Amino acid sequence: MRLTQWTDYTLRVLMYCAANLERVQPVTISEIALNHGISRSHLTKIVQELAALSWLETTRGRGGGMRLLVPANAISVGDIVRATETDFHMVECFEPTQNQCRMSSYCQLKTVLHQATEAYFSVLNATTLADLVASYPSATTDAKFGLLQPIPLPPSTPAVTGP
Amino acid sequence: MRLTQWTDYTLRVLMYCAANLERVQPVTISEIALNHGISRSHLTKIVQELAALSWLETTRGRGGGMRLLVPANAISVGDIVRATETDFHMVECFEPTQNQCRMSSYCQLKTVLHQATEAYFSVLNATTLADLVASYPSATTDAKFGLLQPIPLPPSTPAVTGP
DNA sequence: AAAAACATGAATGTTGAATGAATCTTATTT
DNA sequence: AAATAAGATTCATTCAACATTCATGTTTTT
Repeated sequence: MRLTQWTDYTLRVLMYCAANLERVQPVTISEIALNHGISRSHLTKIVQELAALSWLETTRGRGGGMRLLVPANAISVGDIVRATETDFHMVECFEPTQNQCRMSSYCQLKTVLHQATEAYFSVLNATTLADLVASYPSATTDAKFGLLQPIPLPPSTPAVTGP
Repeated sequence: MRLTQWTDYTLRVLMYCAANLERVQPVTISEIALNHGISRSHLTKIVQELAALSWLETTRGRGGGMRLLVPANAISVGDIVRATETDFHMVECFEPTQNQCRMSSYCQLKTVLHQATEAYFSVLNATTLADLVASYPSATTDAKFGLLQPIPLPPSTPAVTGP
């Protein structure tokens, strides 16, 4: 049982934005890509999804980038995970259309798994984006994750090919 | 976020066995395969895993089959899911060896997802195999899922090719 | 010997996630 | 106007995990 990398990256983008609210220059895709070693194209799609959800606002052109549109304490981790994961169909009988299981009328499995999933989300719902980044090293005027040398790079970081 | 079909089928096998404890003839792989429309070969591997876990005992040869080795109220759904799913690595930073995320020292994400997963399992741990099959139609002397015509087949069930 | 059952491993199929490349559009700066 | 920096879009490809099937065993009972 895993979440997709897509969800992982989505969380990182939002956290990155939330941690850099005070910055004048908006956060760019390339910047996050560089910081996390993710490809631009891939991140682009994630940023687009977030823009479509109206959680981010993007602006093109020089000086452009992205900005959080909603207060960081108004988005819960549950909201994010629900938006990015395609489904939570634990077993066949979760999808009535495809359910072939002939025990489903009797058995309690679906109920239990539903309750468990709810319990999972009730934890995630209780934590907001703001909580996630609350304990970040404070550097209020500078970028918390600076523009190109934000956090000391680990020794063996593969060099990202620049222009 | 899904469980694998493997887990689904594992649960069904155990439930099937638990629901047929009183039977003299042990439950066979073919019988379950027929009832659920799963291939024998596939089910075989699942039964094997369960035998390796000492939850089932299998006997070969004519009149053979499988039998639950443990009381149905001694196995929780959590036990089963834990045994069949390969991992619960929600995001990259769950695997310290592969973690490249440079925020992981600050961020609270891992903690939250761990707690959520625990909450998920605490629900599953509270339900046993016995609970799952408790409300099955009672037919104590006959097989609850009879040998070849156990539950009325839905109208359009594709005929299983028999000998 | 035949039949009924489980055992094992190899080979193949399927699916969806992940990635990468190329190109287009928009906006700013010079 | 040209160059540049940004996001937007499309398409194809790769890859891994899961799922399935096939072929061939071994064991036990009748």
